[in-house]
Amino acid sequence: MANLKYSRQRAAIKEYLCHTTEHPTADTVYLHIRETYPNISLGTVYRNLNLLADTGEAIKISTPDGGDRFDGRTDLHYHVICRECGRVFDLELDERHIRSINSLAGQHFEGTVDSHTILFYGTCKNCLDKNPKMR
Amino acid sequence: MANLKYSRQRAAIKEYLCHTTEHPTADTVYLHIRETYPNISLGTVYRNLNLLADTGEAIKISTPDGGDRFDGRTDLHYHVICRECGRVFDLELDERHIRSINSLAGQHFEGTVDSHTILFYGTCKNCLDKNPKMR
DNA sequence: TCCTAAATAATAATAGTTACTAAAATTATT
DNA sequence: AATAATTTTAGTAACTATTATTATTTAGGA
Repeated sequence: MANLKYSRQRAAIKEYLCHTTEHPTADTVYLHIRETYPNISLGTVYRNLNLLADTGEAIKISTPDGGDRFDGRTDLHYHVICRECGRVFDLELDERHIRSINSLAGQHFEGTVDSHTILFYGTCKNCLDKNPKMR
Repeated sequence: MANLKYSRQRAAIKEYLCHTTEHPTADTVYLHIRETYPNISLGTVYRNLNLLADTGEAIKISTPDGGDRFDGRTDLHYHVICRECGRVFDLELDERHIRSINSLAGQHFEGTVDSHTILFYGTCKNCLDKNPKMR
């Protein structure tokens, strides 16, 4: 897991992930990076996104529909997916709650539970404003 | 969403889902049903699994790796995926907790949160027994 | 500068899933 | 029970997301 060599493509991908909150898919990352490196290939994007996820510099979010999404924010937090627009938002709960969810789960499982992911579903502020009857 | 016509294939799929706790993938369902209906097609399995999920007679579980899994248990509950063997287990928390997770999330999100899915990660009893050093 | 390992672009291959279509099965109508 | 209308099916092709392959390029150390 060590022999990592610098690459401008990977640096650009990480840079992008750290400065966006839109939780892009690999394809979205590809389209964006291509503006700076017009002949980067999609495979390179996938490889580097997975590399960043492996080294803990990014998080891979599996959503039920569409491809996986990536997040440059690596502290423990959750995600809300808006049923209207499909966008993914960050949501933070304090660590006390996160830990209590794990231990609660452990009490109901004959085995060990060490982590979890939550995907919340709802409607984002933007969509509520456009569509007030949803409130 | 109404004009549903009976089919033995769909009935067999539902029957199978309701009597297994292994959270099979579409392919696993296919292999199983094929023992009774040797020329059922994979497309039929997918179509019916999605149909059952749409009508609320089954649940589709997205896992980060491998295909989606299906669950004939439709009451509110969660899942634990064993990092060792990859199997998916049911885990129930009482409704009080489930609701409190939603409302807690709602307080930290500028919008509404109405539901969520949790995927827990851990090690199942079976794998712990085989590999006691993991405890 | 030269060497070696790693990274790249381009492309092929794969996995999981959906779409299409003619034939078969189910349900409603006579 | 026969017929008609509509859904479902099997078989297959197509599609989307992702990973693997490979020859070439690049990074970084000797």
